[in-house]
Amino acid sequence: MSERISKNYFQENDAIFVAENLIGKTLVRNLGNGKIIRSKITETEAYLGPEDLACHASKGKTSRTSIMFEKGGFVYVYLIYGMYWMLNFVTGKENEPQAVLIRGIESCSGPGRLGKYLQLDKSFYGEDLNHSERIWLEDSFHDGKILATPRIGIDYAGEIWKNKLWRFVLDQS
DNA sequence: CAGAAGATCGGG
DNA sequence: CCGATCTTCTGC
Repeated sequence: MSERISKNYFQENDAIFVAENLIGKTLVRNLGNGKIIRSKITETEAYLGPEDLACHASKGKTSRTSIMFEKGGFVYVYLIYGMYWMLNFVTGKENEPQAVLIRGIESCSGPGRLGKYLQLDKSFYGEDLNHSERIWLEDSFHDGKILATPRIGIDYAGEIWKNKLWRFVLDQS
């Protein structure tokens, strides 16, 4: 029996720490109708604005990015390419815009697929991970090695930012 | 206000 | 390799 991750976890750590540390932790999604998905996180990426040009918060505080300026522990979702809901968790203190993108769990790989699998939509924007009955995280562990690589799909961010090793993957070889 | 591009994926 | 599909941001 696992416990929900404490709310301080998201507020007292930055996105880079959380991205790596979330590998092996359990993502829980209660779909309703008695259906619950529980699966360990296997792939994440850190976005550390506002300097990080790959982070949406580098554009400033807008209706889309405002949740990232809140204290850690909220869900940040956004629609990309007109069809995929990307799942992120806000980290850090208030006015320190940061987020961790969840790119894969044991039962579903790929951020776009994951959003569909978890049946995410606009209503998850700003969901509170500490109290939500729909989505939360529980403590658990992994049994493997974590690889750090450049982030995917952010070539527009420039040499400095696109080369940061802020993508973390559980080595399943 | 129009146009372009996007933290992606699946099909050919 | 390209199209799907629509929100967000940028430039005129």
